[in-house]
Amino acid sequence: MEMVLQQRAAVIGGGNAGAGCRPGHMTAPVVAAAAKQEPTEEQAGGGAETELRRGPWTVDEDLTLINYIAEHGEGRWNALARAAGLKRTGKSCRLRWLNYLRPDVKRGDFTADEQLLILDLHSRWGNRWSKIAAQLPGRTDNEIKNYWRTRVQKHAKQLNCDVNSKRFKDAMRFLWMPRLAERAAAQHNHSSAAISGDDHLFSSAAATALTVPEMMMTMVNDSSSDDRSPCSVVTTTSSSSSHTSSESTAAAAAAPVTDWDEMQGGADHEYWSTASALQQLTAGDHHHGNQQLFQFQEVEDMPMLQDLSGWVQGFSEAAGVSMPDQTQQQQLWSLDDIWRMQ
DNA sequence: AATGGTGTCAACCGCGACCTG
DNA sequence: TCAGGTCGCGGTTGACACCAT
Repeated sequence: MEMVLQQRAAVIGGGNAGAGCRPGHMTAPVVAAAAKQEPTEEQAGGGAETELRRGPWTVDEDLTLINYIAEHGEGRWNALARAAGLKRTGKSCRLRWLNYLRPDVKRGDFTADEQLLILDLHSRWGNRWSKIAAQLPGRTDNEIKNYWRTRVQKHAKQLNCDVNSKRFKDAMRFLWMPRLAERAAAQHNHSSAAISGDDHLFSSAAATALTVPEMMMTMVNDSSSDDRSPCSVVTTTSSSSSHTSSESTAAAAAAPVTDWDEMQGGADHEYWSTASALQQLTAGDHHHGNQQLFQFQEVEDMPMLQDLSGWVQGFSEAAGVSMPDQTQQQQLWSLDDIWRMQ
């Protein structure tokens, strides 16, 4: 652990002196206007420090925090901030560490598996982001919360319905989640090819989320990159995933799903195929339903997906929504509804 | 090329829970 | 038991990137 942190500190310090997190983001670090801020309990406890920094973290601050934690460990954030000489609140240090600098933080798009898990767990627990994040190794509550707000709620808005409404939950259960399950299966099939190939960092990062240290170590070997700050790595990785043009077919197949958007763009026979499988599931024919959903995949490699029927049922029960019969289900979403989502 | 709208995500804030003396 | 300090969570904000016009 300590070695990893020291490695990372070396990467940050050596590769990016003075460079910004995002371009322009850290070039003029914000110094807290003390007059504007009411002193918090942490500030009050800080004694002589009347000038606390706010806003984006600089590389120097990151290095200081990383080095300090490598030496002394984490926790006691207010004391840590003072002892490390950081003009930050303990709260800010904690957030920076947990959401960004921690060695096991994954970056990159959510895989279909992860998206499925988020949808499922949210249906059970609601906005318990930290609890949900605990089930997704390497993902932070902040990241999951952002995903939910930007992706999921956007679609609810497009449908003119509340994200907690039955209409939207049904859409998730019968359309989005099964499709994600299919995508997850496809990713499992193709990811090994994508990972083992010589694909550029960005495409492989898209197929499999990388930790910050992993990306940083890759970037340090990538002479074409000018900006090697951890922030820029992350930003570039996530935003570039949709712009790559030379990936192998396998990598393309394993690329992060844009979930709903992509689902809507599919041919209508895909929808009816999924719907048919779900009808079998909901009618009790779990075996054939699963077979149809995963007819081309090796489901035994995906414990989470081995019994989609039970899982969908669980989702339904947790959401407090009864499973419709076949007729109701057919009526649930007409094709007009599907295309109107676009 | 310029501009405005939208999406994304790091960071901040307030508050309640927990801890400690 | 209580009060002050600290932590962690969920909601919100703001700045930048990207895209369409």
